[in-house]
Amino acid sequence: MGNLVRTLVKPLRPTINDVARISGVSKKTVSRVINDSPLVTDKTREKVQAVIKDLNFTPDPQARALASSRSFLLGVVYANPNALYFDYVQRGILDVCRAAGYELIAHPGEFNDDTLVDDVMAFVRRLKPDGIILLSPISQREDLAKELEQAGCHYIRLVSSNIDVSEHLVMSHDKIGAKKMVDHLVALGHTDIAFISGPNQYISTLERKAGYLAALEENGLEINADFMLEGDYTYESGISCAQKLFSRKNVPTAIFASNDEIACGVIKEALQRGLKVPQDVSVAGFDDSIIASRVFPNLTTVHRSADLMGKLAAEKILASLKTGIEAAREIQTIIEPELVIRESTGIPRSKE
Amino acid sequence: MGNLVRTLVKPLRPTINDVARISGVSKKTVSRVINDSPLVTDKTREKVQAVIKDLNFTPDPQARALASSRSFLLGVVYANPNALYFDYVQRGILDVCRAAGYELIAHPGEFNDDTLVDDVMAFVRRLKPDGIILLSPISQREDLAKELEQAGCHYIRLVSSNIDVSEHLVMSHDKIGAKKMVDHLVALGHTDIAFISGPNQYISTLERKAGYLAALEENGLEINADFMLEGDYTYESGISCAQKLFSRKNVPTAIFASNDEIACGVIKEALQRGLKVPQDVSVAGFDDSIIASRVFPNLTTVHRSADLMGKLAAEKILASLKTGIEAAREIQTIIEPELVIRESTGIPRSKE
DNA sequence: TCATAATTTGACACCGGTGTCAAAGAGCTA
DNA sequence: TAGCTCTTTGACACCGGTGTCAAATTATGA
Repeated sequence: MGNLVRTLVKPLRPTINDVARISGVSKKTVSRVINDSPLVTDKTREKVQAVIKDLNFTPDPQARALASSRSFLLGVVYANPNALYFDYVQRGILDVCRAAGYELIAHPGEFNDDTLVDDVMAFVRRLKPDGIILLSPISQREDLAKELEQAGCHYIRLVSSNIDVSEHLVMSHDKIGAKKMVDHLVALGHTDIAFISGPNQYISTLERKAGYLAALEENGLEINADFMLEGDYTYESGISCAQKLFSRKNVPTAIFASNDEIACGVIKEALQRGLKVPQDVSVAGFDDSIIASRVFPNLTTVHRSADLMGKLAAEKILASLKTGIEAAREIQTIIEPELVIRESTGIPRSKE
Repeated sequence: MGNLVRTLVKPLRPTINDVARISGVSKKTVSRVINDSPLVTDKTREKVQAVIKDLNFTPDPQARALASSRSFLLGVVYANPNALYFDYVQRGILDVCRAAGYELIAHPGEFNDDTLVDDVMAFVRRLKPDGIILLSPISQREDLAKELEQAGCHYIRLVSSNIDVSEHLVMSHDKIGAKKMVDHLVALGHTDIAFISGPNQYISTLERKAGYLAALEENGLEINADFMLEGDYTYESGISCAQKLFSRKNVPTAIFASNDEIACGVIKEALQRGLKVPQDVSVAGFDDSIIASRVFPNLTTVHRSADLMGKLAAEKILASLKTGIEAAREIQTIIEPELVIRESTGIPRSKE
């Protein structure tokens, strides 16, 4: 009776049996056609494909998942301080997924959570995704990567440093990005450049700081410990760090914040004190999140193409599934961030 | 051989057969326990549950999907102008999903696309989600809703107006939200209040405009056609509309933008012209997106709890699946937006 | 106490595909 | 054309659950 109702409501979709019957071959042959097996003659293939097209048949992913070891599902594990990053990455992944007949399942987690590994592994065991994409900062967790490796689950880590082999990595070269920004500030004439970092537990923080230090050194500028503060990637931390910097005798002429949120806090505090940006102080961010082009003045920042990272990650997984790990290795692994110069950085007063 | 490898790599998870064998009952009885069937004695249930716990058994969603008509999947269809909205809604849905053992699958689409309906229906036929949540503005599409209804797929529409029965609706009462904002501006002493709307094809636009007009009328203020402009929910449209408003002889003392993006554009243009916000002109937004608390000055806006909407939508679907449509009807349908007063609105010059 | 009804359980087919392996067909040689 | 190999195809069991319906058990009533 449940069956009757269903039949009335949804026009039942064709199954592999229908295709087999109508085209006069066996289920198995149809299955071979669906899966692009070379073990079918062109004649048979064409005949079957015509019927498939005619019936508008699509194989049931759940049934395939049950019968084979593939699930046609990709998992994304994220724990995001920054919602937009996740969204961009997701779009990049989806573009690739959908074209290949894969679906994406989002799984949120907490970076500092002890149960993260168990939680993700339970998710993997339940859904059996064909691959898992780990977003930053969760991608840093070595324990999780190791566990996924052992479970035979192909994973990709989106991260800012070279922490894994290329078939498991899509890396945004944050160090270079940070260096570009400092070079830009130096080129404008700044010598007193402060840096507000994120929490030291994040690899991205370390890389950006390394880029800052490398640029200072390369440009022959002194490193001033008073100019290096630790924020936590929030707007509020930007405000409080800016308060410290502005209340000292020796005020920097440029402040490089390690993300846009912090930079917004710095701008807010500067304007609050009647300082003009960039005339009195230049402010730069990192991420090129949407707020960068919405604040006043528009923020000079570093752009990382998050959707491209998602796209590459999905491509790596699909390539390794289809062709093998070697194919995954050959797909681009490193993204170089780019400078986006807007209004918040300029020539310091002393040089005008 | 494939099997051998798999066995070596992943410790194979327990199946319902294992549970049955060990607890000395049939598969079917285990199935009943899993599904909370009342047709099991307490004694049997306890015995089986002990084994389930012991083996750490979880039923395979794909197998269940194949055998039954449920898939334990929830679909979300979005086409988002505003990435954050999607993210918030998604979080709300996920909270509910995960607790109930459901997974969420995100499906992006285009609002104005002719192929939207076919595309979504193909998705539904392929994945057989137990429910579909349509985010605004896709939720407006009557053709899609009708098709889903006919396919027997339970859907929920997240939207700003009362366009469907309560088991299919989670509504943010944007009209009331807009009215609250205008009331606030009037209370501050403003009488010349401009309104920048979104595109007229969106229901949200119509509702917000209706709230604006209702508030003017209720407060005995005249409606000035010059003060009503059409934007398109983008930052750029905020700038261009503001340019028009500021270059007229009769400049409004307050500008109510129908989303935060537009409001940011207005602020940008005001500051550009040397106007102070809110001293020279008050600016208000709608959405309370993240940029509202990042711009300078912080934006007074209307907050809609997108994550709550997602949560309610998921709860409605699960309720109707588990208990029936009546249960879904009883879950809260309407969300009333709230005013968030920050720095961008104030007393007009004339009243100081 | 036994017949009967109500409750609980299980045997078995089935969901829609895939893996295995044997059978059928095609191509080649002698 | 028989005999052989290589290619293509299909029969059948199986993946891990659920639906159906009959069998077994327990409760009820006369």
